[in-house]
Amino acid sequence: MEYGEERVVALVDMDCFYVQVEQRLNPALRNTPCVVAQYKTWKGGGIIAVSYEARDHGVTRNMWVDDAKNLCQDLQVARVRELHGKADLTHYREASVEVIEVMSRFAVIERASIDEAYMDLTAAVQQRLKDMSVNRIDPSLLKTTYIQGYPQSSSELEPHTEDLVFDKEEQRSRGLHQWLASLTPSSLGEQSSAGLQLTVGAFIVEEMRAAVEEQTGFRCSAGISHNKVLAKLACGLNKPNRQTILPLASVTELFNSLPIGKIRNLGGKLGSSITETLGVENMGDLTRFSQAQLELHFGDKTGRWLYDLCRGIEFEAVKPRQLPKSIGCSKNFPGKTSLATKEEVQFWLHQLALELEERLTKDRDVNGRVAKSLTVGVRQLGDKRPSSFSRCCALVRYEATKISSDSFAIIKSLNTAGNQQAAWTPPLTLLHISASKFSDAPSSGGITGFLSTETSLSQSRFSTSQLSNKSSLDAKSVSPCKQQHGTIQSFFQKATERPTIQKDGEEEVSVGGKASPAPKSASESHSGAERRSSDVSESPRRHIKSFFQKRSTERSSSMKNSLNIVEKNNSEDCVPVVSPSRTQCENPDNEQATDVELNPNPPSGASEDLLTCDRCSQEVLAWEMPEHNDYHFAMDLQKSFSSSSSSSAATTSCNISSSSSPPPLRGGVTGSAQSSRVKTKIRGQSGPAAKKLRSQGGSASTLDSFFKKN
DNA sequence: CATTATTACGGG
DNA sequence: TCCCGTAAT
Repeated sequence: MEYGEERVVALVDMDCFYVQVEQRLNPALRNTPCVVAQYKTWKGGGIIAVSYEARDHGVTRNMWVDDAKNLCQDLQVARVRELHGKADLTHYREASVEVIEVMSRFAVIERASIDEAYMDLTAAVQQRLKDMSVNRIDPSLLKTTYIQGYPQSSSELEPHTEDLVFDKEEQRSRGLHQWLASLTPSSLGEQSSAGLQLTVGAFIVEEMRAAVEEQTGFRCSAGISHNKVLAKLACGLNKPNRQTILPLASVTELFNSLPIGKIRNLGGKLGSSITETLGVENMGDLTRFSQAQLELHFGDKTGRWLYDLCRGIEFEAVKPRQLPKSIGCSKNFPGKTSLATKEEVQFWLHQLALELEERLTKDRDVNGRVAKSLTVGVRQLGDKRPSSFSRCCALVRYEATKISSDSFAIIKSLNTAGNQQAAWTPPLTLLHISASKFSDAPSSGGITGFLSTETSLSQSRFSTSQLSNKSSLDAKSVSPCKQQHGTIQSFFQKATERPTIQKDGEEEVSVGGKASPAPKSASESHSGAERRSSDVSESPRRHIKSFFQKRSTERSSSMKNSLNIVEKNNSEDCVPVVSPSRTQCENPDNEQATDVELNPNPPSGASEDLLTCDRCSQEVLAWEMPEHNDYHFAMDLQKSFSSSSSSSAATTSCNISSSSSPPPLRGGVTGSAQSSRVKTKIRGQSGPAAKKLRSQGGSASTLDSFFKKN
């Protein structure tokens, strides 16, 4: 095998995946111009997936439904489900699992996205070649395979026969036969040619794609080549429902007219900077530059990567990973809908947390792992960047109430209006929370063979919701560890099972979760059994439901309005200024919170371990303050759900970063002595041109900051 | 103002 | 390690 042809790599991409998921569900959508859209209020909703019939009409992703209907009057529109006031992609994630599981039967795969997966077929191909002593591959085994570069135009041999009159399928067949014919001669011997290996790989992919369609009903396209970049590129050459082999020998011709931006990772600023800096347009043009030149301009790593890649060579490994490395959710609040009150921020953080808890719990039950880190990010009105700020803290419990209160604690310093104000400034246009840093879940004892045995092999066969429900029930009696968790429903239902607590004659509505209004002895502080909350005949879920029935769609303005209406009596509460020394917010890693979980009985605490709650003046053990605050948070939340009065922030055991002000400006002077590396500099002026991110005037930095690896 | 919601990953 | 920015879908 030659340099750069060591592996057989494939990339499988589901054709307009979300559309197919909806079409499988609703047959009326099949074989029609249709799209999947999110929300509806604004311009009919945003399109995130488009059927090929609709593409023929010019409909594209990121287009508003209202606009798309002008291009295609009879356009069908499937809507993304909405839950907790936000788009919910669960449906597609579950469909993705179905596909991934089928594909995994053929090879180790890397989940590249919800609808894409890479696979290293090198070993599988070798195995097939060994088993089947076949020297010739029948074209009938490659019914949907295209060979890029074939048939080779023989303009010189045959002056001008009818090269263009063939329809697509005929051209495909011709190319395939020509390709197979060119293989047979020399590919027999001990060493199989790279071409034969790709061909066998394509055969495996044909089988796999057939299995995927048979088992799931979904069609896909695929690219087969020697590395990930070429496989990805090849995949897009003959869509939909087709696969393409891209032999290394066909790269030169292909790259000679392939815009640089078509290559994965070069579709953005780096690609633009290459074009500008070198004055070239196509991938093949890069072969005219030495490795040193490319490294000089774009950094060692990127330069080397480009030098090889323009010759069709790349070495990024296919990582064996089927599961996402993080689980998160986010919601935008653009323009006028930006969150401008603390209540709104808390409300939406909690909606996000509800979804996150559900997804994390299912993930733990199905995949046997737990996330240890919680990251919270926001974008502020006016900020052009995708993210204005992000911080993380320990994630110790899969519980929406705690997740949302911790999240709030992390970002509350961003509110320049002050924490005791109802207003939030500057308004937030994006909230994002995500869990990561997974590790094996503590052996969940006897989760009823059902889970432990069946899930790994065919999770998709079972509704995840079923799994969740079942495990919730079983966990209580069977699972020896951890507190009980649950779905939204059980979340609220559980609240009604617990004892009530009085609070100032106000009506009590528990929002579930834990509440520890009074200090408890260290010994019992860890018990999740005696957590208290109030009982309610009318569950808050009712309120939420009615709320979203009326104005569920999108627009936080709905929330904003409902809050404003009753936002008169704002008897602002106190500020959570816990006693000076031991505030649990000073710890950057939130070790405090972790300790609460790991060491329920801290070294005999004296009176110095007592803190006075700012809100209720009760003495609370320092290590219980987080949960105590959860209690307040729950109460506050309840209020906003029912009548919506005011509430104050909850103090939690989260790390609060120092920067309560805009992110520090970066861009130190890098002026490496020599090198004229493209310094994207200057701020402001947009354009994809090579510009330094936010580095300030003059400060230059190398472009090797752009990524890619070898 | 309003291409969303997610995900991964390199650089500093 | 954390946080920021880039890129893709």
